Amino acid sequence: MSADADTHAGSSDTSSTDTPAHRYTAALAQDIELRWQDHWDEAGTFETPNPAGPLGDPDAAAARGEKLFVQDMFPYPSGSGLHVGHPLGYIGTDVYSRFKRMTGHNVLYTMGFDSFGLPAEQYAVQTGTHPAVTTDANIATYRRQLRRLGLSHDPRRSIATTDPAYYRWTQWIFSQIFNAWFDQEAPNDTGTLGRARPIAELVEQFESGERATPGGTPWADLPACDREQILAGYRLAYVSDAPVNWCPGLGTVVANEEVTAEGRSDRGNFPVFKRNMRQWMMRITAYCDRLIDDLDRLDWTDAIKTMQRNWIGRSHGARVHFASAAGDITVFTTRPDTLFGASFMVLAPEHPFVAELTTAEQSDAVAAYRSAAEAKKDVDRQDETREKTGVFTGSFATNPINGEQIPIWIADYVLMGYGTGAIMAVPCGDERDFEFATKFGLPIPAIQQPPDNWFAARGIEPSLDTSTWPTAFVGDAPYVNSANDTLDLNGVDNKAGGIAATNTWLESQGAGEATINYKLRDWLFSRQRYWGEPFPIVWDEAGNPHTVPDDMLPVELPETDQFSPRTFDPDDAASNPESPLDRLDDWITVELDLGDGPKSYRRDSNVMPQWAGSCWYQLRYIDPTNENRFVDPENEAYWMGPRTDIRDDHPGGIDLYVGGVEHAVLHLLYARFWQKVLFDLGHVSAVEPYARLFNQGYIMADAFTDSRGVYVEATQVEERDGSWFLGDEPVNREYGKMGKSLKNAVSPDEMYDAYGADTLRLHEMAMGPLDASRPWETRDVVGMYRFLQRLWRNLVDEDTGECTVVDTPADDDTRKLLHRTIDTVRTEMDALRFNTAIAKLIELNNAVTKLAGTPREVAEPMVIMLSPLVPHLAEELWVKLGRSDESDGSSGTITYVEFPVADPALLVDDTVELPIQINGKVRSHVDVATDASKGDIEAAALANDKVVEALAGGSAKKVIVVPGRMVNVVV
RNA sequence: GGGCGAGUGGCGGAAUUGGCAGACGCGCUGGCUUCAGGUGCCAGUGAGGGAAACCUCGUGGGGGUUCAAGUCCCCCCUCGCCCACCA
Repeated sequence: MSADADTHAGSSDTSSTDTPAHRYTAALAQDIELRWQDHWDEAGTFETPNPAGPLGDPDAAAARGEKLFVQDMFPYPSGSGLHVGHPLGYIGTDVYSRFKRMTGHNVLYTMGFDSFGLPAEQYAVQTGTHPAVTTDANIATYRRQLRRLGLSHDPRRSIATTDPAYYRWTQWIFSQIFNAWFDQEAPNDTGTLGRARPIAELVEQFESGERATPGGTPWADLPACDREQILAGYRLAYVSDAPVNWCPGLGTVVANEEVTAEGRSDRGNFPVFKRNMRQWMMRITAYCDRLIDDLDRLDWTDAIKTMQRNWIGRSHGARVHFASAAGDITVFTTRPDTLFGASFMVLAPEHPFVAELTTAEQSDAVAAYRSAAEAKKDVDRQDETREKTGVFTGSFATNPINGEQIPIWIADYVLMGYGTGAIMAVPCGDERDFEFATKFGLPIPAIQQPPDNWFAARGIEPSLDTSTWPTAFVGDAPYVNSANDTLDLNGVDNKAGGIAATNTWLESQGAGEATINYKLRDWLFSRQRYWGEPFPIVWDEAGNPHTVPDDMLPVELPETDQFSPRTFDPDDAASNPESPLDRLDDWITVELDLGDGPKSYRRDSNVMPQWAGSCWYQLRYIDPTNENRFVDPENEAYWMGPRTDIRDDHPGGIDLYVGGVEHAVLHLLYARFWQKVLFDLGHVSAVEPYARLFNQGYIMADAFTDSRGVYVEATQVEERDGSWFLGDEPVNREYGKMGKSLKNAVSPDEMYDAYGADTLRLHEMAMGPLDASRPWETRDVVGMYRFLQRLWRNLVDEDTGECTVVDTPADDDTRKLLHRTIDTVRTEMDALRFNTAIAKLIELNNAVTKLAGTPREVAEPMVIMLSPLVPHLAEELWVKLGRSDESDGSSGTITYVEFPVADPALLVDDTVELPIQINGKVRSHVDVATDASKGDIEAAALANDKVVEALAGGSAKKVIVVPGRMVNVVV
């Protein structure tokens, strides 16, 4: 304790104008941080013991406590490095992991890299640098920047999806999926029907005759290619002709999800065209029901669950068959009860029946319309502001419910990719159909009696003459004109009843059946690129696929400098995709013995999409060095197994998964699908990968555009008189997610130089709730810097660097404040509410600042509580407090020191100050005993001067007393 | 158009089950330290009125329920995200 300080406040050294030698400055912070980061690495501080295997130490794992698996969505290592927006979630998971280590948990926390992907490939195409070189350099940059933040990852467990030792197992999982089928009849873990089984079990069923082959021919009599064709109809990974989005500018095919609203590629912004191509598909649609139903078992926000449900898009309805000259036209409808009102049909222009249905006199019009539709992008066809267009085919279909002949039209607002590519039009009850019928003069039979107020609201007389209606009637109302000889809906006024009755009738007549439709399509799983996982598939001369034997994995990407896909003029719609691997003759042809002697095969030249590696990385974190299996079962069960102590139907999975909401549907759905397949095949114990999901917000920042609308470097923009300028040129201010594209990124390196990593960490956690997006203001960072300086000054003499903590006990008020702080901080950290935890710690420190000396009794728990947030500074202070060398299990680090526990006796005061309200407004306060009775509180309130004055001698109408909260006197 | 979410000081944000609106931080104002600037420290800071004690208003707008509403209900406005002719 320095002699010149009466209080900590205002005790700065007056003998020098220079900064004191031991002030907590950015330079000192940097010194402390780099030193501790080296120490942690050397000591293996954050290495997490497994229960078994190469990283196994069962005793150590047990000693750490209950398991906890925390994971970030891993980054794509881009060439531009990190900005301060990237690590928001990482800091959050690090603080949480560190907190949990101190409260008796064995925490698995590490980081990997999603390193396959288009940017490295495009960069390679531009510069000639191999993607592997770029990727390794970028990963090295990311590792350095993340390490500088002090994240407590287990460095032994880091993975990169581009590492052959990793993608060997991505390929193995693909083989598992390829060699599996979905048995609709087999019970799954929830007792409903439908689960994956090895394809060999299907073959057995065919061989034994338990299951008939589709054509009825005995399995043994079928040639190999026919067998394979049959199996392809069952496999969970299969090749199929699929309409794909061909992007000549990228020289590759992109997924629907990667096409922007403008019909251009997500990356590169090139035009995208429709093409039919043989592609690998994943039968994710087999899992639609389980993917929806199991959402109920997950601790995810309702917003994300709703988005997944909407994406899968399960709707109950019926398939209805309409007889036509070309055969039965099948439609899907959610409203079979409106079938009596179906007065025409509309097919997608691409529908296979169109050619046969088109009559001679309509053929020119239909041909013209079809070619016009073909040239249109899906996005244009879906523009709802566009006027309806369509052409009559000249043919009619039979409405099965009343035998009427209804005209068949084609129109581009019906899409081949959804449902059956054909709809029945019920113009009186559907706005789009009403519009179409009105425009083309088609009949609009009324089948419901709208209520009088519906007509009144539209200023027309009630009538069933639909020509007087301005719009369709969409709602519940009694049916009219809805009866045939065997079905009568007239007078029924509820939709559910109408649907049920109609479905029963349809099934009895063989005219249709109740069914469930999904919006989700099978997952297009191949890309014509170089920088991705090769498929572990070879093709024989007859054109049958075979998996490469597991012991020959990985199928490594061939070394080549021909990694460019062949690109074309971005607008060249006639060009065709060509995979880079196709050109490598030495690699593409291979001689193998697959059990029937050496034969020549052709390798599959596709690569997997970037999603593949991220579908299962959590499993590899568990057992990253295992060369015999993708993950050891004992370790998997330990880290991922169901937690029935949390809920009875807990699906297993990691305990906390943190990432951005942009992955709400794609990544999260694909990863859930793979997990379920692996579960069904008996490879893992968890049926879901991520038991709890938390979506962190984004860091936003101002961005600026010049007169051409091009983003300019935000750091160079100046504000003058409320306007913004780049040099002398005025620019427009916008606002958006921090990043390279908006040119508004702030590098963490700048923050390290100005304040240090601990200040940056603390600031990002203090800015607001972790799940909210918030704007970045560099000038705000100084607040947390000052806080850490005050904290340091409260414990350390700025001139000598000596610890100034006193061993005298804390006074009662300080002790109570300490324990209330402990109580709150524990609760808030557990709930990931770091911003409020930090506020409480600042209050405690501010109170300590006013004391004549900081009692050790307060200093030690305060440092421990801060250590998850500012780990380097806390380690340093722990040493200064003389605690780090003790042989009490802390072993030279604060990391595993027990988090303070509040003394419940200190959380309650003897007296409490209650607000006194008069007519609901606070007018005074009164001190009462904490355990005072309602009567005592009321008496105390009524004796209060303000209340006496307000009552003016009269009596209160009513007195409401909420013990411990407030008193309200109604006058 | 549909779905989900959000509107609180100059700014970021606090506020158990309805119970003292604005914790904590930034910024700003004044002061101390300093030759000065910066750093650091102390005090003040929702708006309006008042010398003060205090008073009035105040959580996007308008209604409502209640002793009591940022919080619950109804209508409207604005913004963000996702999906969009989904049959």
